[in-house]
Amino acid sequence: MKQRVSALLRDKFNYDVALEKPKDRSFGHFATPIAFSLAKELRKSPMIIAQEIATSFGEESTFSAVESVGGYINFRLSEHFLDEYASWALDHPLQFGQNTKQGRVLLEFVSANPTGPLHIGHARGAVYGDTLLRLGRHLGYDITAEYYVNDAGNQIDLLGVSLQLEGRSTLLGESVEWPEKYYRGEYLSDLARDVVEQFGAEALRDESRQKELALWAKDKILALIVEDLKGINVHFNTFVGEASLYEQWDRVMAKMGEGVYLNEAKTFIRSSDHGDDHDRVVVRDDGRPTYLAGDIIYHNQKFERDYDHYINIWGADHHGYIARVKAAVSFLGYDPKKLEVQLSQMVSLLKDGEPFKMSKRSGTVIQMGDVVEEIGSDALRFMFASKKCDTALEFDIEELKKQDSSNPIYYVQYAHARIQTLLAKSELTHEQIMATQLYDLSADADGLLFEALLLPEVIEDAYESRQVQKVPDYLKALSARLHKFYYDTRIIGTEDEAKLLKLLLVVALSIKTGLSLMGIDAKDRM
RNA sequence: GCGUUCGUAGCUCAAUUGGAUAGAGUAACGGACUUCGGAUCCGUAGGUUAUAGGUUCGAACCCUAUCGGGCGCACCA
Repeated sequence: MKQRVSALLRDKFNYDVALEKPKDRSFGHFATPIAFSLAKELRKSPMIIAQEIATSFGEESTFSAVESVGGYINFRLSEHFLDEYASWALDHPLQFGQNTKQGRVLLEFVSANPTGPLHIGHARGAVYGDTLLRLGRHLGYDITAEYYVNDAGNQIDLLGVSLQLEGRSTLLGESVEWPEKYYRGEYLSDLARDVVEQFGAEALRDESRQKELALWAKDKILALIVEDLKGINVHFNTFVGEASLYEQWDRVMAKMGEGVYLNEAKTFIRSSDHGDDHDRVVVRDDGRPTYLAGDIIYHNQKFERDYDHYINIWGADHHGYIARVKAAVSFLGYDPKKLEVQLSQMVSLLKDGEPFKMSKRSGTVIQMGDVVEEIGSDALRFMFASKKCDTALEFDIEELKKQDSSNPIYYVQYAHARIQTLLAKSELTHEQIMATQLYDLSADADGLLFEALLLPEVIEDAYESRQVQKVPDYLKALSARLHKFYYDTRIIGTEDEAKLLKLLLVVALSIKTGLSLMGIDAKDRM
């Protein structure tokens, strides 16, 4: 909708005109402050310029009015334009909000270590990433969702040790000596039980089998993670394992050329050339690669697959890491600007004002699966997607369980369900409803229609600015308008019934589309 | 200490990315037709946008300083 208006203005003025929505809808549908920026150039007051521009619009089918107010130029769309657009959307519900964006994008997110189930912090990244994915795809981008599996290094060794100790301690009743760092949790005793079943109890005591058990457990845990993600409608296209990358190490090292150097038998990367505090070790003096080494090969592999853009969603605790990975990308001969890192901040969970702990055994870890079980995927997704991901988030789990307006997902779902109820109640057929035109609407109805038709702009804005919270914000605002309209306006049995139902169909379409882009199904009944 | 990021109503968050009178929800209080779902709606109250300067037609947003919180500052991932 906005695209058509700005294209029209571009034709008229020969350059892009900034279109905004006016603070007060009574001013019109769109507004532009362009007269302010022209004022200096033309050496005239913004008011006069705006006046001149406004009167230069003659008869025009898109606008019913173009007026200048206080230096702003306000545009009012014609009924004809709005009805035609609404009818098109209702006839092509799946295309509503789609766009013709192009480009192959590699989106890496979650990438949690396969050493335990997902915790609530991972959920935020997962929801954010998946929402971005759905928005981008709807706009036309060709996006691959990828999960990087850290299946190498210390943590895998630690997993093997933890698994054996856990089994010997809880299953075999042995008293064991726990190391300083180890993993714990119910999932480990479950896995230990499987070990006994599949390999026999001896496998728990045989230290030489630690690695084998760790790799076996890693796959089982990854499967758990995939299940968890499925529970919140998050799906990945590709999984890339860290361990599988190291065979490319020599080749990638050579490609880095001057970017790496040897010192005291260790290999460093010159990341300080690219804004890092100091150079980083990539291979230790005993020959073992560091974590960064894996990431260097991984990013080389990403760029060799040749996407137009790369987005990584990382936890905020990794922000110090951005400089070195970008440095590596530069040394590898690629444009680091193509690599975009979005950070998702930490999440802390409260229950009745107290830190919420899921299990005595797992200490402070709050598992995502448990939260989903408690509040449901829809509420979790809506909640997490609602928050800008660069601010720290704290929320109370009891708040989410409430099924009233304090939980915004019900507010939005209720709006959709209300519309469905009305449609079911009406005796008009779909054809009869579609045959009417959205003319002579009241100010409230016009406002509701316009708001509902705004979804495509919201989707584009949310994706391009990487601020997915704009979608739930929009859905809440649209739902509020709907509820108010419903309260104020009698629909069934009036002479405007068909027209108003057509309007509500547009609203329902926007809500349903918006929710589906958040991985949530709209409900017809609650 | 250095880097980075944030600071908006009591609380959780917005604010079209520099635009019109800084808005929602929640908590508090008051109200809503024998009518389409009261899981809703309306009203009251709540603000020196952390502080002080600066940039310009115009600042919550940009610049500088200060104060306060988060996160980093590994040859851990």
